Amino acid sequence: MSKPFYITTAISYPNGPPHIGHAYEAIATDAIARFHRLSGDDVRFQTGTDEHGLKMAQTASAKGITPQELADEMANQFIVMCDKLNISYDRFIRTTEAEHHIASQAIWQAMADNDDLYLDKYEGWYSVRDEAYYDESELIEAEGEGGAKEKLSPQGTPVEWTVEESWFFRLSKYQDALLKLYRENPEFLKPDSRRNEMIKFVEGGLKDLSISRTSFDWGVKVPGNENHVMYVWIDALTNYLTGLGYPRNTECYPKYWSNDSNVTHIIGKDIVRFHTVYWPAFLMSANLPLPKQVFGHGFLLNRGLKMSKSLGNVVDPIALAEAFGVDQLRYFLLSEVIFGKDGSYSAEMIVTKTNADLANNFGNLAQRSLSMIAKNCDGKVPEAGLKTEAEEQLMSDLKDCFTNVSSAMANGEYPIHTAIDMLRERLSATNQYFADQAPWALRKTDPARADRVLYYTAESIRQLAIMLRWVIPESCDKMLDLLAQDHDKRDFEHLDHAIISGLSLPAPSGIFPRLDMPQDEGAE
RNA sequence: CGCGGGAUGGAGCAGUCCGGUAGCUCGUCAGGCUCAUAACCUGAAGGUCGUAGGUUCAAAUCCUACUCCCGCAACCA
Repeated sequence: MSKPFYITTAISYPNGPPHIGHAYEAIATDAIARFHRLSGDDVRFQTGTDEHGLKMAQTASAKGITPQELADEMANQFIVMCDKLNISYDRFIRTTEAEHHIASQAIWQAMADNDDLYLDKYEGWYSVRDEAYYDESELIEAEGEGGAKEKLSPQGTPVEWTVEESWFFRLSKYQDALLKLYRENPEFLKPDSRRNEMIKFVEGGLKDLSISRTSFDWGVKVPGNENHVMYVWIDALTNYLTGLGYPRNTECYPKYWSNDSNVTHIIGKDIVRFHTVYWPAFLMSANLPLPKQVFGHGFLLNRGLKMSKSLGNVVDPIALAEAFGVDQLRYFLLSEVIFGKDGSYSAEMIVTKTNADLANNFGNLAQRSLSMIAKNCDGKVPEAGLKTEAEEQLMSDLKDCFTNVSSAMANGEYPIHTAIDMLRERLSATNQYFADQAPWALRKTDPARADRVLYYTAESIRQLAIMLRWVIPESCDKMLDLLAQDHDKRDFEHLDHAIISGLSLPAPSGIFPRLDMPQDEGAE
């Protein structure tokens, strides 16, 4: 009985190359997707790029290329990043796909059929950079070039007085329904701090939303009114449906987008409003099921500082992965950053953390035990023998660990960092067991007992490798290769199927090299 | 009264919702082991948990006031 589980990242706005924030979101979402797959769920994982909107058009024109050329070039970089980081997406969606235009027009039509769209005029102070209109009272005065006064948005971006004919969505109609949604489904928006913010926002009153533009044409055409393109968020949010084949697919779409499916959006904290106010309102209007959960993660800070070009601390995630290793980067981000909160990173932190936990704790444990098996047991998994209290404890602690990790990951908060901590603790405990038992000494006095210690150490490593596979898939697979485990025996269901005595193992080799501290600070 | 996040041993952080011996990693010091990737194991030093009050048998945790820092000025996740 496998449950449908549909998980998505936000689609990235590709008017520049991917940065560490994109990588973080992709990695975190991937880890959750893999966790569900290992648990036996029927997982569908989607990521992609959001290629419409004025900023894309402007960036392209500044570069002297067409928006489509810019989108093609950038989308490719995002795909390269995902592949490099071992992101196990089933679908990489691009909003310029023809299919996506059809889907966006379908949801538009569904909202129109429900009498939620109307044509009106919109005028006001518009900030191109924020893609938002501002009320006169929100604007701030600033000294422009040569001392002239100019108006700026609350974010300090330039605004211009703009009048356009626009389609509107009756967002105000959904205020009560949204509040009811938050109240009755606390799981819908996590973490709780974001939920509280949104409740406050919605309680403050919702205005109808302007959802089309006539000032540019880089977007999805409004059905029946082709001089309008859809507001980029209408089109962007719909990607989650398009990727499943909405509206025409009769298998994939109904299976993953239904009230029985666990639909989860992982997004950055800055776009929580779009996903938890606009999106459910659009879906209600179109009479479609709502996602089960939207999770707003935090941002990554470079040594506690925001990334910025002027500080010169913008980091290319691919360069980081190449410098330290893909799994090292994944492990660091997932274990160090508390999911949902902001986190901090630096090259030293990555090196320190991964050396301690991966090279010294995990890697060395495998190396020291497997090399003893290679040298003393003819490269075959030794006999288990009868468990003493020490082995009973070791095995039952591992079992408890899995129970705890599973229930933690099932509670809707995704305490990834806590889950990894529990696993790290087991790695330490296994090193401790190995040192306490000292099989190298037992070898001379009680060979059968030495075999037993090696057996249970190998078995512990097998289970830990399976339990860590969603975090560091490539390394754990190498580890399981060293234990001669079949590829179809690497999911959580096989935790109970202990390694078989007599199994021939390949020659052990290091999996987590120790990393050196970076010398060149500027290169991080 | 704009919104939000934060202040815990030398460093970086958990713990705060649901009060009850302050925990983790790194670093430092001492010892052990020699199977292993200068790794692993053991022990120690080091914190009156931003300040001041309050509630309580008991407060890092709850309440009140205050101080300081940091985002919300985008590469935007």
